[in-house]
Amino acid sequence: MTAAFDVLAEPCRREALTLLLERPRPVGELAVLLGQSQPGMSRHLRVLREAGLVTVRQRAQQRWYEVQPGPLAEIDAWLAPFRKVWSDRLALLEDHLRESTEAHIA
Amino acid sequence: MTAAFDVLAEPCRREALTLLLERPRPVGELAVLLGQSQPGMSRHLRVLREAGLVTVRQRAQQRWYEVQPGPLAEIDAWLAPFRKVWSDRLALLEDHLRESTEAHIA
DNA sequence: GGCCTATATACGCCTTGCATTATATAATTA
DNA sequence: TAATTATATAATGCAAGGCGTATATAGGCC
Repeated sequence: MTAAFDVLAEPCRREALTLLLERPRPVGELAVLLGQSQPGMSRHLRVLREAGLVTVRQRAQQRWYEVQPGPLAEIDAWLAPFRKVWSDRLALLEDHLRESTEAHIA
Repeated sequence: MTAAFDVLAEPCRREALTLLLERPRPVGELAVLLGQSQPGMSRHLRVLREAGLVTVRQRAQQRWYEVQPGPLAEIDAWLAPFRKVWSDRLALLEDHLRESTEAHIA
């Protein structure tokens, strides 16, 4: 699980994943869109690849990267118990608001 | 949003949050449970505090830290579009499995 | 007030990771 | 095969962040 959080700590990598969510893209395109040098982009993609978050297909000289959201499930799992807490608190807040509103109306 | 991901990149901080999910705890207890030095623990808690992920209450000399899951919602939001993709793919996989099973039975 | 406990901050060291530049590899085309 | 395009890797410099040690602050107790 450490891996996924570490990988996503980098803004560029998060943005790359978001871009790849629309459609697969070659390295050069990602580099331009993210304002990264070509080597820099390749390194970020390598990290994403090793974390299993993207896969590559070679087509002519280009390598098309495709998002692979599976490993994100680990983060989702870690997040789950907290999600319960904050939704509980939201519900509680709403209850309070409703109560105070009703009290005000009454 | 960068903040939350950055903060959670540290395993100790994630574990601290998980421990605080059970109940509020003072610094010393967290330090022992996580095998951290006291100053180290204080530093991690400071980061969590500045990210709004915990709050503190002073009681005698102890400071009791309490989890505040609100900021995690940002991560949850970033994750949302990916969650859709991976659940779609899971469903697709299940469909394939069901199909092949039925084909095998037939 | 002096001492003990709990926590926070300051400083220095060391590691990690990113950016930049240069170079290697591999496919394409002339 | 030479030249061009697309990407990956290597080497270096540098900055951020974690850890350990020492010290400061602050509350509680004698």
